[in-house]
Amino acid sequence: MLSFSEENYLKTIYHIEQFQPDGVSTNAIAKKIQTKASSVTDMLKKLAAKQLIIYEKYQGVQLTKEGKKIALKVIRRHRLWEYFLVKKLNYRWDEVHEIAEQLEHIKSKTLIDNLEEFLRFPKFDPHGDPIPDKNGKMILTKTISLLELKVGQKGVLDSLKDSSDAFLKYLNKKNLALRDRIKVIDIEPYDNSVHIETKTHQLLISKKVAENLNIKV
Amino acid sequence: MLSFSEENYLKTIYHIEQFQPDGVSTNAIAKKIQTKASSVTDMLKKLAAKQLIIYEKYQGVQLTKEGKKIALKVIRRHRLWEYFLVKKLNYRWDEVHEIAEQLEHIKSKTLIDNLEEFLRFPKFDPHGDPIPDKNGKMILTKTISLLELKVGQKGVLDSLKDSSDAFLKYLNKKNLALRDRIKVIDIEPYDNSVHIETKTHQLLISKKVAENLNIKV
DNA sequence: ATATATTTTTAGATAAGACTAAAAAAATAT
DNA sequence: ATATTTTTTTAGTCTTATCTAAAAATATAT
Ligand SMILES: [Mn+2]
Ligand SMILES: [Mn+2]
Ligand SMILES: [Mn+2]
Ligand SMILES: [Mn+2]
Repeated sequence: MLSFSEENYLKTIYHIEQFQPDGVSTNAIAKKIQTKASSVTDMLKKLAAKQLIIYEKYQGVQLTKEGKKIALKVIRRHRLWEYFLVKKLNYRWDEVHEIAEQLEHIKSKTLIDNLEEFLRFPKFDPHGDPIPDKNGKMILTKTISLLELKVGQKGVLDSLKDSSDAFLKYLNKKNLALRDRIKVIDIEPYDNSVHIETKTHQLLISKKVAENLNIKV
Repeated sequence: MLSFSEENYLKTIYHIEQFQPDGVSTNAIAKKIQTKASSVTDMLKKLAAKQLIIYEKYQGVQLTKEGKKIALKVIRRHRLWEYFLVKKLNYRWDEVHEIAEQLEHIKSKTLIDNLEEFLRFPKFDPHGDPIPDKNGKMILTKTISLLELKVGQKGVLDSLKDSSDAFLKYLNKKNLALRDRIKVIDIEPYDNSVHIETKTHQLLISKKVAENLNIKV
């Protein structure tokens, strides 16, 4: 049985691996998990001893098949609980992450499958991220960043690159939600800001924000 | 913020205090929490330093007002989660305790009140135990053990003195459930076993079992 | 009242997971 | 090619929650 901490490391390595497929660095993990590099090194040794990652000094790490399986289990639990909190307990999407961070570590052979059934097998969490099924399979949607759209092009807001509460609150304020249809009205070449239009309103968006919006075209 | 372990100690002390109002012994705690007496002593010092218990060497402990408040919070969380597991995820009453032992430690200002509302403010958990409200208030039902009933007397199975999974499974097997109307047919003076009748069947019950059935007359 | 048994506490050790400071390795810049 | 900077690891410390073994206090029995 893995500890909370071990599960968090595996999950974090999985997330970073999506962008850094050939070797996740100690520092990258430390930054995401909000700890010191030396603490990360200690844990990497432990996970390597358990054959959950491949670790060679100074070389960065990769999840083994078993490590990836556990990471996906934790992510599955996290996203199903987030869905529960939003759909059943009426939380907003910017309120659930921290609670799910705790709930994702509850240990039970049956709990998460029963929860999934109760929720009627949702395929996406409140932030548009796919929920892995019992076997770790999930729906991967092809998206591009809003920054890559040309003037006049349309698309649908599918998910987010940054799901921090701060960014979610920003989107609340600007009245932007998942599945909103977005059209690019204009792009300012000086600072790459984007002028967009939704069904209900027009909006000016900075490069930084545009970068974090995943669009299905 | 208290640790899992501290919360468990407070909850356990509260439970024992119901039967031992003037001082809970180190050994009693150790037995319930499945740990060594020396470990208990260490924790008692810590809880006393935090003013959650009154502790004097060799004298046993009592919860302070604040300690009791926290204990009731943990019990509230435990019982609401148990209710959720049975009513929403279709668990049996003998399957939920261990999962609730984990869920009861999830920290959030709002979670448990939202869960309570979602469940429509249940007043009793699946084992007949009262669920404390936001302020720690709960419905206390006057019951006596089945052992105290006379031949011919009737009553309703209200709750259990022992809610271990083993005992719950025994009751499943014998087709005895909460709120069953029970009549005492005969009492065997030799071993204090009790012959009872419910709406559907008759049953012979040992002294030990009878002792653990709380009856509302 | 005294011996014996039981309970509780103390002392010292261990494991997990974090930290700081310093050393070693790797990456980058001149 | 060498110096400098950055990254990573090591060594040693700390905290929390355990444990065992031994000492001290209390309870029980004769
Ligand atoms: Mn999240
Ligand atoms: Mn999410
Ligand atoms: Mn329980
Ligand atoms: Mn219960």
